[in-house]
Amino acid sequence: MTSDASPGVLSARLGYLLKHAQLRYARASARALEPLGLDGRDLAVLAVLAADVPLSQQEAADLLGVDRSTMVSLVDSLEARTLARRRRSPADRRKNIVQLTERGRTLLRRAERVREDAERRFLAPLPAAEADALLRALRTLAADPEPEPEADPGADPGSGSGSRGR
Amino acid sequence: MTSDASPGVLSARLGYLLKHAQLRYARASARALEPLGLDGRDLAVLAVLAADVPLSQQEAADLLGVDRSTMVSLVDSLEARTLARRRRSPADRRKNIVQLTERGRTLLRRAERVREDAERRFLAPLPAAEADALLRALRTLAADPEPEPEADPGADPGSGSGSRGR
DNA sequence: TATTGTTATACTCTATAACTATA
DNA sequence: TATAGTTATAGAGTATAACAATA
Repeated sequence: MTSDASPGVLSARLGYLLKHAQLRYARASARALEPLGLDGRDLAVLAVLAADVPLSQQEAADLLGVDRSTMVSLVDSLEARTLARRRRSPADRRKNIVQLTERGRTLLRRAERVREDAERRFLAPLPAAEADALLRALRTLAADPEPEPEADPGADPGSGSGSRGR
Repeated sequence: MTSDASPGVLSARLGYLLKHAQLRYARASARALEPLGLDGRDLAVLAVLAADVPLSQQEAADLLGVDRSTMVSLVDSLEARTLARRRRSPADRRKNIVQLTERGRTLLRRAERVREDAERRFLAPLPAAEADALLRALRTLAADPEPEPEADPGADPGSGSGSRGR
């Protein structure tokens, strides 16, 4: 599991730092969620499914960034614990609408508190300003590359209007 | 491969942000290193092996945070490309000393420049101060939990001595 | 007995391909 | 024909266990 190793030449590398920060947080949050019988992945699925609009498996999979075949086992697992259930969409009978059960919603609320706590503890060693900057930076870096104005062939031949997307 | 998905509820979660920042960087650096026939892992191994002291496989494995059985294939792979070679340690014939070849050292130098460039490009969207803060924060978070002043022995008989690596 | 390198094996995670039912 | 869910399967990546050589 790539447990924490001595830094040395590696500690200066962005790849190493990101990977190990991620691994350390994954372990910490897994430990925190364990008493609830959840892992970080489960929690992300629950959170996505808690959206006000009911989602199909495919839609949830897209939001989570996983394949629809992977989604099957994620939902299987939640359903086995009666945290969510499938129902055939009446509008389009190919689709499974996945909804949280009352139990799922309750557990989600508890788990979110646990997660927030785990995040706080994980970031505790950082000065407040640094923690803020970290989160801001990660939001930028985790997001897609900005579409980049993209000069239209034929149109807008000169200076880009600079309208930022999204 | 958990390709970039829509943010939504997930974009506020530290776990999501760390994971996706890491994934995006891993892809970017892999792309940059590809023309050299290396991936990020190869490069980390080369960098570790380039240390002034010659390392055994076990020692390199410890530095990289991988199992010694995993190290076998990493070295196999470098050796197949004549970037490194094994030699039996005369001092302890159980050990394989792994050394970079001239070719390995040359490639490492080139690859390090490529990696630095990739890091720079990856961090480019961040304001300089934010990039600095990010690196500082990651160094703190990627490292082991701070030994913590450690009160006297004789006290604290119960609470877990965390799982120590091996 | 303990350690190093090696091999074989297993486990986790996830994607791809093919199948079924719907559209 | 195309899409959603499902299943079977395969590929990374990595760890554990057992074994031989050496200490």
